[in-house]
Amino acid sequence: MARHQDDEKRTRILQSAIQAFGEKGFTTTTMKDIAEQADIAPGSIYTYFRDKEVLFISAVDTVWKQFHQGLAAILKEQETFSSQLDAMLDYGFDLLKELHPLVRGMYQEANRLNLFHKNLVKLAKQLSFFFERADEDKYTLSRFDKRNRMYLLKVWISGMLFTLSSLPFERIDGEIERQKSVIRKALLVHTP
Amino acid sequence: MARHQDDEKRTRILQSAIQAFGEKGFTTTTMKDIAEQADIAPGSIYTYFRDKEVLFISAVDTVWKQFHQGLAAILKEQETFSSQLDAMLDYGFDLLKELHPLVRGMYQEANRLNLFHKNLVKLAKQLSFFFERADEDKYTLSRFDKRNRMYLLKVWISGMLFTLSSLPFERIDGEIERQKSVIRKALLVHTP
Amino acid sequence: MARHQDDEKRTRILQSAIQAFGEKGFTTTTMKDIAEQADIAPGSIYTYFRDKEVLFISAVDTVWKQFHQGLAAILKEQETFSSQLDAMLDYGFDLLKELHPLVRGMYQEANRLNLFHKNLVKLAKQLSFFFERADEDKYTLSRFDKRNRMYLLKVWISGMLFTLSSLPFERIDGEIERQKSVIRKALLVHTP
Amino acid sequence: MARHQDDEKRTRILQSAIQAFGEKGFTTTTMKDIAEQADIAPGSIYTYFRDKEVLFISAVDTVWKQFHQGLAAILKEQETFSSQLDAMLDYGFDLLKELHPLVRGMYQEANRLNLFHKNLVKLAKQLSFFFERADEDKYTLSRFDKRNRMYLLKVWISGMLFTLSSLPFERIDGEIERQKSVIRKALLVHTP
DNA sequence: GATGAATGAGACTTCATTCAT
DNA sequence: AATGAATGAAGTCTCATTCAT
Repeated sequence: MARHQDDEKRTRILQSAIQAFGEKGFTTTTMKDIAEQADIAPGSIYTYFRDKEVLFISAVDTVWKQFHQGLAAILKEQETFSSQLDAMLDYGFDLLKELHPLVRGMYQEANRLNLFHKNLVKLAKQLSFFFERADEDKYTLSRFDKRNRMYLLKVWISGMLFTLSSLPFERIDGEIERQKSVIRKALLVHTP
Repeated sequence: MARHQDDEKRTRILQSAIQAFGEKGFTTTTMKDIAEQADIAPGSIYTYFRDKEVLFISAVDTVWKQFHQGLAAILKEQETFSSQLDAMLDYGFDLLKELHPLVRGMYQEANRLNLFHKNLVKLAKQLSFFFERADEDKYTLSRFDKRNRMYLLKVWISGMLFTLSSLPFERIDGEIERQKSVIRKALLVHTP
Repeated sequence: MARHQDDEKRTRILQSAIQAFGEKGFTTTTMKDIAEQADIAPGSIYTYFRDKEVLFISAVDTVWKQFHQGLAAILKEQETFSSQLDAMLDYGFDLLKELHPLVRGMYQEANRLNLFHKNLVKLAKQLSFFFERADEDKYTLSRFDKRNRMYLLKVWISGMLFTLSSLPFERIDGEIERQKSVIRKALLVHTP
Repeated sequence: MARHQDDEKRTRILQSAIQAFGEKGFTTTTMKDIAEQADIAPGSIYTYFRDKEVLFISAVDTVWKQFHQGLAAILKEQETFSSQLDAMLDYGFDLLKELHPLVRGMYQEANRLNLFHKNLVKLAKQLSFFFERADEDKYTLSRFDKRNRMYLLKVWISGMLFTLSSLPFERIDGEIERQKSVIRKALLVHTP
């Protein structure tokens, strides 16, 4: 079934917003920026989103939804625990690269922080549950009890996100490779 | 003689700035906010700081300087490695609690991100060097080579910072206790 | 379709600017003054002119362009040298009366002075060329060589401009008549 | 009799004001500029001059007074008409070079314009009277009747002042020489 | 008298939002 | 529905003047 033309325009605005908010943060991004990027008139944005705040929240939600869907798909598609882990790692970082700038936008005003935290907890829970199934002799994370594992994951994910955010553009790829390697070799696999 | 520039007043402005930038970020904080908080006229801020940008950087520098000095003092005062570690952990989190909001201010505009990254790397280096001296059978972090240890530290510190930042005020204390405990029991000490 | 940029409105802003800058100079004139005069919101000016500087330059250009066009028209319409001279004198002073205040605006800051000088030279050149054609026994100005004639014209034009500028409003008309008469009877026509 | 120390300081402020107003105009010059130039505290200026306006007017008056005194001295010192004329021309342009920038300051606000006009008329009168005595076959200016001569002088003086003002600094000397020469050779001396 | 920090009104400019077209 | 000009509140910063020292 083909989408409405309206839906297509809404999506275009949303994508522009994700990009712009990501690059310049909430306050610094102007509605005109987003409109130009979406090749639309500034006033038209208001047909689809009540105001800047709502647009921002929609952008963030879109990104997280995308992410959670991606993870779910991986769990379905891959069969063994280890191949799921690999796929999740690859997928996670791919998305990270694209989206980490958006996270910055969440840090501008206190009332948007819980938007981040809520989703962070949700993600940590999923991953924690994921590791619960694994062989605890093999994976470091599996050796912790639920609660501590949640904390480790929350902190670690935040850490990756913000380490990337604070890096100049040209060093992000290198950093991602390094992080993947550290995670795979040193953190995940428990070598006695 | 006329009134002299007042160190106490400078400090008051700086403290107000640290608090305001922390709570509301760089762009959202207005000079008027800071002036009111410091109980002076808006124009007076400019006697002590050239512009908003300089004030912000001064605030960030102040905070980091404070932090590095604190760490240095601990290394001098404490004698054994283990007591140094304990003291650093306590001190680090105490400060974290006070200062994490400011870090948010660094995330508003791309050109201020390196301010954060620079200091993050500096801190990670210090800590990495610290763990190099330790008995590698006892401390997890000592078991990694330099490079990987740096990465772990960078990510971990960022992670703690931003996990705290994203928490509502009343849950910060609890979170800190939990993190301390996780670090002490599970991450630092290597239990084979 | 939305409202289009409105040439009539642009002109209104420009006219207000010409008047205001003329009366109070560049620095003293505020954008609010101009907006009120043009009966629009202050912010609207920026739809048509990037900033105050650009608006000022546009105002000056407008005035000079008008003047040069007027002169060109006279040269086409009038046939004999003497009728051209008469028409130019009348036209020049009519415009002078309207526009001299603006010139004052050019004197406020050093970096805008060349705006005046450039146009002054252009005008002197045109007039110098004009007198070159004339019978040198009849017109004083025709008796000088090119270079000196240029100087005389430059100084004379400046002089008229600023003599008018320094006069209270109600004495301008009288002064103009007097100047016309002096020029016609005593300066232009060479009576041996 | 030695001057008061206060008088010395007043003079220093006045000189700084003349220079600063001349270079940057009335509005753009700040009291701090003048204070620094005079090596004095901003607040101290107010001991000697009620406000910026009064200081400006005092500066202008000082300059004109200086000028009129200079002319008077020349008339006393020189004996023949022709040597007086020469000396006045030299002296006038020397002063012009130093002071023309100040005139710009007079053009910023309408209420300061008459300051200029008043002094201009006074000067023109003096010069007109001067030429009255001369041999009308020899000097162009002497051939006009009083009224017209006044006008010529007013316009011409303004013209020189503002032509100089509109020139970039490095071209002023050349322009002065040229003007002197034009005046001497072509305007003053009447060559039938 | 001198000093210069403090004041606060006011300038330019930006931008989310509205609304005539 | 779409457009983009219009609005005007609000932000940063400057500076003449005051006044505590």
